[in-house]
Amino acid sequence: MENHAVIDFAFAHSHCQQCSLFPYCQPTVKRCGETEKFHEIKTQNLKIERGEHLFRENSPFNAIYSIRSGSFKTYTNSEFGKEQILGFYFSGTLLGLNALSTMQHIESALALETCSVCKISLEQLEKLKSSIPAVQPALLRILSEEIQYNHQQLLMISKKSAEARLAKFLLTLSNHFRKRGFSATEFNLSMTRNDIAGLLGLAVETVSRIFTHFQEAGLLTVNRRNIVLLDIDGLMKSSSEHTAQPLDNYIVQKKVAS
Amino acid sequence: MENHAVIDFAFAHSHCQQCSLFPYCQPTVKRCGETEKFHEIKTQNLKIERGEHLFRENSPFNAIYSIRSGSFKTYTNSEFGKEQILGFYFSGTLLGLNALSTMQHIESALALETCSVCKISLEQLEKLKSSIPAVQPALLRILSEEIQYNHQQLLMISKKSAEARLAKFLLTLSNHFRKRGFSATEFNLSMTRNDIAGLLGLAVETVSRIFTHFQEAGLLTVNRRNIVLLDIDGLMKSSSEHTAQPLDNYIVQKKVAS
DNA sequence: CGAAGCGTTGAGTGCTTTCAATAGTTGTGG
DNA sequence: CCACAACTATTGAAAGCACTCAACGCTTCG
Repeated sequence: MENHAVIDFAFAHSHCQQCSLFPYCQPTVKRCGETEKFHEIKTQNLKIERGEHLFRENSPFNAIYSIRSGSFKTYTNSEFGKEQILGFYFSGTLLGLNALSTMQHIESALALETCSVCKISLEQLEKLKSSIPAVQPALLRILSEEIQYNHQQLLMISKKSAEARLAKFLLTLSNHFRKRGFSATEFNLSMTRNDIAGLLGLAVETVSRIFTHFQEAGLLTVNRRNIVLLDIDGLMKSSSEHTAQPLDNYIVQKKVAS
Repeated sequence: MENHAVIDFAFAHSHCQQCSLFPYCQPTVKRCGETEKFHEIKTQNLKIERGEHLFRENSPFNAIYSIRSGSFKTYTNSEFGKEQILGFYFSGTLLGLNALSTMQHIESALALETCSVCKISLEQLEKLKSSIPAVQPALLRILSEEIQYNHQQLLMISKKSAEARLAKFLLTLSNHFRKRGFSATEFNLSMTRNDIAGLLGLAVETVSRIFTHFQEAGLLTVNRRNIVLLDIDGLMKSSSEHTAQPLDNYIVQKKVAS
């Protein structure tokens, strides 16, 4: 899964190797010997400071962005005063792609820390698609993965207890860091308690309280943004607890298709 | 928006006119004079009885389905015993498309009543894509719309009160029916209270109670599956009520991009 | 050093859930 | 065709989880 880093793709921009489009377009580029086409794609390297927006909800769709370093939160502001965090994103992730349907962004993206992003304008994306056939399916794939992620979020928020949600959140983060070669047990959060609460559909105080519960239970150590996971198994157990609700209805198949 | 029904597309399969792919592929087909290619696409008409599955979570991705009549619910079964309803779908909707990423279905689709669906196998879809260029962007568009829908669901479940959720649900249904030429104020639900509860992240009893609340408040009349909306404005007002939570943090932009 | 934002903790409330009981509805088999 | 079983829907009472309100340290930054 991380083997791109090992192989030397001399033809590619060095920073491309962590782009989420790279694993899809790279083999095709190589096979077709069209490496020169790859270099025709002009991307723009941007530095985004903490608190800055990469794009905002309802703004026109000009480009997609691949995160090279740092982290973002995406959110929507529905009816006045409400902010739903949709997700936190780290390096290698593509942001803004889901604006394809309306050609307007359906979410806002805000930097949680100083970030470096690769901006791929719409026209460059078009060029990329036409020169590299594998890109289009990759886009479909990425969108489809996002849907899957949303389903999981939905399920978590509507069926799991507050403790289970936070436990799950921490484990997901832990996995992220582990996959990227960082410590899976000790890390610093780039988001506030408020953001976490917004993602998990909880109140800030609840998040805070559960952190201390977990600490008292010996599952982790928490000091502001610094987290040390002490008992991964315990967290996994906690994350699978739910607020009950049997619901074994309907699953029986009644007839065979005609 | 409904003008396809007026124009006579003699070249198209008659039932195609309500397919969600039709508005995208049809103009291109016509412009290119490639109507004969359209007929090369072999689709299969299926009848699905109530309680039958169109496909199940984790089953291999063989085809997508366009609903011609009837209604479906989609759901996932995460950890044992849990069922999260993802949505209810009516005629004109495309089901199964989001299996594209994993080539396995990420949700189950179950008929709520006797349904007629148009099955488009994967290979036929490929043929369609290659002969009609507008289809591929249409697929992206549909996926992107589903993401937007999921965001709304997420926001609703994590931020709105139980009453607001049910009100919103009824209004959405009402809109659906209105757009399809049915009564926007009187209709029969094809789903159970359990299903509604599953969609909205509530307990069955809560759904039932709120129905009677609404009836007592004069907003609607309810008798089992039969619903008559009496006060749309009242419902809209109810649907925008939330459980509070100000959250005006973070929105300030701190610097300008470098 | 003061202001503003972030995080924690406590007390009390309440919305929603759970448990439980009852009826209406549907479908199947004797 | 009736009766029983299974499912669906409603209603009541009680409990609990998470929220709101409020106050207070801690940290950051101008």
